Amino acid sequence: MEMGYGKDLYERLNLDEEELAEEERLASLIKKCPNMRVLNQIHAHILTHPNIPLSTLSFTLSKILCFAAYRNIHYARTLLSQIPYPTIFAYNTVMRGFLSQSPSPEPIFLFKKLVRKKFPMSNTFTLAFVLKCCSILPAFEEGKQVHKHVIASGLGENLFVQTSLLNFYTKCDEVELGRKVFDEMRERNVVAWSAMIGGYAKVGLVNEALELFREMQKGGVEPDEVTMVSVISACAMTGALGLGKWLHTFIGKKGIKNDLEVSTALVNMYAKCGCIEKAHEVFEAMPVKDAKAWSSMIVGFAIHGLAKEAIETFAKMEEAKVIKFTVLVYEWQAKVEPNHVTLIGVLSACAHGGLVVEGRKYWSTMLESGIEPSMEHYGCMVDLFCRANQIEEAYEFVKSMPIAPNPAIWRTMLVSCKKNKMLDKGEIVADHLLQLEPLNAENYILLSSLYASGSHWVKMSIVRRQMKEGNQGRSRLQFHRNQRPRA
DNA sequence: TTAGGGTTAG
Repeated sequence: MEMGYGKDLYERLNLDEEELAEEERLASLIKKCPNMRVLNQIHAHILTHPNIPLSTLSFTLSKILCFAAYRNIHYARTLLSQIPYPTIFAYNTVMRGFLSQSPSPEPIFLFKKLVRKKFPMSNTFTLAFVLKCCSILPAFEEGKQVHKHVIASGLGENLFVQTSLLNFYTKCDEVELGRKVFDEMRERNVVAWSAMIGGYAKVGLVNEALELFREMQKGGVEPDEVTMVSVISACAMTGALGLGKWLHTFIGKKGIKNDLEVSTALVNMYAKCGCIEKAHEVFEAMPVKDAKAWSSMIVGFAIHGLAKEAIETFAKMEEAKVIKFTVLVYEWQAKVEPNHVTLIGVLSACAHGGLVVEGRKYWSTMLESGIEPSMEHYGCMVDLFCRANQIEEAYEFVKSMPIAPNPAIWRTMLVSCKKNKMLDKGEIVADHLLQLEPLNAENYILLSSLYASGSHWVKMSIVRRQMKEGNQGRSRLQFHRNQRPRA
C-alpha cells in the first residue's frame, strides 16, 4: 500500500538541487501554460527525456493532468495511465473533470479500478465524486455498491460523504433511503438539510419538504438561497400561495441572496399559484435573466392563457439575447438561447390563444434553430390544430411525425373529433388509441361520447358494454384516476 | 499539486 506514494516521496527527498530546480522549472512552465498546444509540447519534452527521475515524471505529469482535466478530459484520462504511481489526487482530478462534462460513467469505471487495485486508497473526495456520478446518470446499483465501500472504508461519518449518499438516493427517487442516511448523520449543516428538503420536493412529497424546513429552523440551522429554491418550488407544486408569499418576505428579512435561481423559483411559484401579475413583477425586477428565467415567465403566461403576453415576452427574449454578468473583475457575455422548454411555452400559448399561423411560424423557427422536437412539442402542435378545429391538419401532422405518437396525442385528437362530431376520423383515431391503451377506461368513455354526439346509440352501447365488462374484471380495464367509480 | 456535498423552467 505504501509502495507508490512512499517511493515517490523517498525519491523526491533524494533529488539533488539541480533535479529539484528542473522539477520546479517544469511546474512553473505548466502553471503559465496558455493552451493545450503548449501543454502537449511540455508533455512531449518530458516523455522524450530519458534521464528524468521517476518522481519528477510523476509529479510533472500530475501537474499536466490537472491542467488538462478541464480542457481535454480524454487527454487527462490518457495521462493518468502514463503516470508511474498516480496518487489519489490524480484519480480524483480526472473524476472531477468527467463530472464537469456531459454525463459519463467513467468516474464509476475509475472507482472500480481503484477498488480492484487497492491502491491508491480512495478518500472522501473520491467517494463524493463517484456518488455524484451515480446520481447524475443515475446508476442505482453502482451507487449502492459504493455505499458498501463507504461503510467498509470507515469514511461513513464524513459529512461530505454522507451528503453525497443522501443526494444519490434522492436523485434515484429513493427518498426513504436518503432519509435513513439523513437520520443517521451526527451533524447536519445547511447543505444536508437542503439536500433532504430538495429530495422530498423533487418526488412531490411537498408536506414532508415543508415540515423539514420548519424542523431545520427549529434546530437553529439558517436556510440559504439553495434551501429557499427547494421550498419555494414545493409551494409551487401544491399551490401554497400564502406560504410562498411568506417565504418571499422571509428572503428579504433574512438577507438571503435573492439570486437568479431564487427569483426564477419565485416567478414559477407565483405563476403556478395564480398570481401572474406578481410573477411578472418579480421577473421584471431581475437584473439578469437566463433561459430558465425567460422560460418560466413564458410558460407562466401560457398556463394563464395569456398568449399575447407569452409571445411578446418571447420576442423580448430574442432581442435581449446578450446578457452581461460580472464575475470578480471579469465581465462575461453569454447568449440566452431559447431552448426546448421555452418553445413548449410559446407553442402552448399559441394553442391556447388560437394562433395557428403564429404557431406554425414558431414551429419552423424552432426546427431552423436546431431544437429537436420532443413528444411535448408535437403534442402542443396537435393541440394547436385541434383547438382551432383543424382536425385534418392535426391528423396530417400526426401522420408526418417521425416518432410514434403517444396516447395523449391521440386522445387530444379524439376529444376534438367528438367536439366536431367527426365520426369516421374519430373511429380511426380511437383505433390507434385503444391499441396503445386498451385498458384505460377514459378512452372508452371518450369513444362512447363520440358515438352519442352523433346519435349512434348501438355503437355507443357496445363500447359501454366493453367498458362495463372490463370494470367487472374480465379484461382488467383500468380506470383513470378521475373516472374511478366510487366503491 | 490541494479538489468535494444541496437549487430553478414544460
